[in-house]
Amino acid sequence: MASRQNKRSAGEISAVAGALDLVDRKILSVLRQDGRLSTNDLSARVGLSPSPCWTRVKKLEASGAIDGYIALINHEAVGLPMTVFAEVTLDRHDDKVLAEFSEALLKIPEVVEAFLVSGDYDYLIKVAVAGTGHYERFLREKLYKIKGIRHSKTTFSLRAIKHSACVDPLLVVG
Amino acid sequence: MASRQNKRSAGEISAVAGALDLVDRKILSVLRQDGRLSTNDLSARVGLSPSPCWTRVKKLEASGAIDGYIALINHEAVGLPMTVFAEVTLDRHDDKVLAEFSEALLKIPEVVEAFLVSGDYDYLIKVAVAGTGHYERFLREKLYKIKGIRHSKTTFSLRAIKHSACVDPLLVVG
DNA sequence: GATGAAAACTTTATAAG
DNA sequence: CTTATAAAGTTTTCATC
Repeated sequence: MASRQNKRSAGEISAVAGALDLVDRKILSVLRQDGRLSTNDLSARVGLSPSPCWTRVKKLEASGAIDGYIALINHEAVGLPMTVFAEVTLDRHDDKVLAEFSEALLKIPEVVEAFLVSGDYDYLIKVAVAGTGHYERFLREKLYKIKGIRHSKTTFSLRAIKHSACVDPLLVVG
Repeated sequence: MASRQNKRSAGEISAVAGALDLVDRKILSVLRQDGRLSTNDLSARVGLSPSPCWTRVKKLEASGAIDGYIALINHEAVGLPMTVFAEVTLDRHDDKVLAEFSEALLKIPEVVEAFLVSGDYDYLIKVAVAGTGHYERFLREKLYKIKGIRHSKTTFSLRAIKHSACVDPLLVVG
């Protein structure tokens, strides 16, 4: 196997099945904003005919560059207009504690996003709630029911300035 | 008009066009995970026949409970696998400064989310980058090019535990 | 609400330039 | 890549129970 030369070298950053060209990125950029465009409309927007456009979309789905299609739900409409960030610090940091804490977060519906982070605290959690009363109950009845929390600090969002689900794939880093 | 009794009282939390029943919430909950289900498949999942199911979806779209449909883009596939949070504090906090800062953030593609918050800092910003080098350039060439920043603090995400775009509408708050 | 039907459009696949 | 074709499925509207 020593003589085999692959197209991609060991350290190269690459997605599941090869790099994306500009047309792929345009397709992703458009679908990122409207996931229900028909092949015809999409192809017109990216400057390609429908047939190869469709093939590319299927490839992007298969390679995992498109992770899925979702409906965006208005949080006010479902009665959860408030966004709160909780910085959580755990007592201990071994694998078992982290795994159990992570699993517990997955089961709490108020928790919309959760990140294990490096810094002054361990987890940054984004929470959707109806109001301060609901958040207080969330802390008492759900978050602090999980064992292992040393402390938490809350930051309330006053206003969402920008709220995209994903980055625009037209951003290419030199 | 004093004698008119509306169904909704003044302080009641309510969405654009009336409350959602359980079937509506089920529809939203399913579409939140698969925004491209056909009316037939969706209606089977929520226990309704296709025709009224379709009517409900259109109503949810028109009322704004469904804010749109999008494709989820894999950040690794587009070369931006790293998520970073920046806590930004501004020099001053008058309306003009906040408005200009907010507008500037909207134009930076690395900024995926941005919230004006109450607490130790003013803005919590979620950033998608290729790596630490890219983040450093983002800070120097983009974030700190915006006037009015007193300081910023960075928190690196080590791992995304939960990553939903929206809350599950089946969560109903008592 | 359920069922059924019809027109327009979309998806998917395939063939030829 | 483009254009073109065609079957199967989906959306949308509308009528009836």
